[in-house]
Amino acid sequence: MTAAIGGRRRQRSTRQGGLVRDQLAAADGFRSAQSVFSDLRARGEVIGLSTVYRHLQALADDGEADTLQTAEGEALYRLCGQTSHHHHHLVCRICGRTEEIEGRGVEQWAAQMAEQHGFTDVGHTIELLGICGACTADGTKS
Amino acid sequence: MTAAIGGRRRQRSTRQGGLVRDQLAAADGFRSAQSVFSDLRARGEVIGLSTVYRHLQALADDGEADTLQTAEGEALYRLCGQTSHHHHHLVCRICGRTEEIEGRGVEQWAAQMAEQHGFTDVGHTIELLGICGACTADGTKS
DNA sequence: CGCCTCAATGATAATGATTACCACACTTCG
DNA sequence: CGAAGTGTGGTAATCATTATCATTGAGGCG
Repeated sequence: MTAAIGGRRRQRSTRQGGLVRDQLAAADGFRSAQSVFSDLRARGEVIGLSTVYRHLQALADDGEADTLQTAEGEALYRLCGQTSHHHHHLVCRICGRTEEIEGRGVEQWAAQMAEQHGFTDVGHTIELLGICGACTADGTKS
Repeated sequence: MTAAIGGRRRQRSTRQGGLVRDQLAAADGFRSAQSVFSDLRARGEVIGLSTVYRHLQALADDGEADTLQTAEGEALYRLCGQTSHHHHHLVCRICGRTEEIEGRGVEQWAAQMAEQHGFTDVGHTIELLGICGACTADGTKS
């Protein structure tokens, strides 16, 4: 397998693929598939919902995008592959602003817990949801 | 803490409510609403899907049950209220066995990260998914 | 340059979990 | 006993996501 040759992609590069990627790149925070789709359509682009889902998943599979799920079960995507190292997110639950944070300590804690309980092959889901400074200021008066 | 006058609940206690609670109590790990429902039905109990969802959510609201979501967007519930302090879970992705773990360090880390980025009112979602000792042994030969 | 092959696309139907609705049963109280 | 109201549960509706499948466009080859 000539697998990991540079940026070689196994699939053809298409206009739609670029659109989805661009749309993600343009956003600061996480975007839902549905919102990416409707935004693209709103901009007059011609693209199908299926295609958006397809590319979003492809990006996630390639590790170029991170995903997380809202409490309502909606999947959110974000381009993060640039920083190739493992990291987590601190997301504003109001404006959606997302900060990337490191979790050295957490990784260790997770590994330790796993070992302590005899678990192997342990992965973790860690997301922090809060309200960012700007939004806190806004909401103060309410 | 005789506060709430024993087990006083604001709603009537019904047979179905007990069934759902029992079914959850009987399980070691997290259960999906659908599975609780079909198990109950399989045992010959007469109960509606709506009712199962209702009670599951009620338990979650009362803080008597914890919830988490699978990657496929399915909600899972587990009775955990007994241990009233905040904790996290280490779940076996094969057999579903669940260990409750403490996260002193993690809580601190989360709070610290939040402060560092000017976020307030920060909550976190932390779940560890792995393979427990028993299942590791089973899968060794594969 | 035109053709051929096949991945990519996209409209639509299907799926699956969850919720909304609503008529009916059972409790409780007067 | 009857009124009033909560809880129930079947069914339809919702919503995100996935599968289906005929059509389109990309690229390589002759």
